[in-house]
Amino acid sequence: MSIELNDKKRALIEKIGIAHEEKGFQPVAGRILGLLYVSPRPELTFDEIRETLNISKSATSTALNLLMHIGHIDYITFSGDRKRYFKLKMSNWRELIQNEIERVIKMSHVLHEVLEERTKDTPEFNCSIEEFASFMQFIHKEFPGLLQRWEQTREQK
Amino acid sequence: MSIELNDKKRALIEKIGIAHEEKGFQPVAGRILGLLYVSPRPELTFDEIRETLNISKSATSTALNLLMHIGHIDYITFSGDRKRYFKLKMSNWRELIQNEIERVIKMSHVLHEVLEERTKDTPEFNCSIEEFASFMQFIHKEFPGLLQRWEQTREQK
DNA sequence: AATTTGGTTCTTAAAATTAGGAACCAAAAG
DNA sequence: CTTTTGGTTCCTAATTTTAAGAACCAAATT
Repeated sequence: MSIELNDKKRALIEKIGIAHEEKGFQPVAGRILGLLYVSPRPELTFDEIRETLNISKSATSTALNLLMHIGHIDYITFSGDRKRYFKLKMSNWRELIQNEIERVIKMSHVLHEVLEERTKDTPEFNCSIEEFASFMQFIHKEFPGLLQRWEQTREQK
Repeated sequence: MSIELNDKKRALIEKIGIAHEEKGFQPVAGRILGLLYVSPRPELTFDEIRETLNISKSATSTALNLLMHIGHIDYITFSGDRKRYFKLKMSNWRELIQNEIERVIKMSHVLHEVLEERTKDTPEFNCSIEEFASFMQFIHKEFPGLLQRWEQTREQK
């Protein structure tokens, strides 16, 4: 019932896990993402995940629900089979990146609040803050175009 | 010796602090950044930081060194004054964003490793991963141009 | 109706992080 | 050469995070 993985894949799971821990995910959640990336079958059941990663039911359940909540994973079902088959919402990657962009724009709003509160006696410093905020907004505005241009580079092939 | 701050500024410090905690900074480090953003004087001494935020010397020392290590802050000195005056490396924001971009490219490399390891029997899934990785690389490549275009929108004014 | 399956939820133990206190230290001042 | 200043470092307590175990539950199976 546990998924067979070679050493390289096991190592990749940990690597992906750590990359996600750095973003604030709990270790188990990161590893589940890693597993779903390298798994031969992209859809795995609760128990396949649990046994392959050697984690408890509770840890599995909590992490899966978290990952579903933030839209990183999904599940499919088959009629006549009670199990849920969890999978990465990979087709979703545009949205995931968009979320990152939204975080950037939030920071730019905070910086604008800072600027309103700041003394005007430090023009150079204030200017740097304003530039930083402005560039963040620029990224946000340019993102759709960037995506389009990327799509064009792909069509040509 | 402690810096006087109104409620709005205190609130902004916490907001900025939390935003940085989400990125994995420890709370004290995040608050120090917040303080340096809103402080009337942009350069503060160890003790001004310590007293304004009501934190211990050890916490202050550790967090300041961390923030210097990762290039978020800096300090200046004045001859005849032993104190260091810590400040945001605000002029540095291009580098800070560049670092984020580097993290993105690292993830794209990991995804390429994943693709090499993956079975070819899941073409659709693999294709999504490849797209994701490809777009990350595209962002990395386009970043300098994006920065330039932003700079142009500024010059015109 | 009893059991199995596919999970969820609650409580708790262990581990990791955070930050305080106190001792410490080097350079400057007295 | 003693004291003060501006920190650093070590140790520890408190808090937070993580994940396990066990009890639980609803739907499906026997």
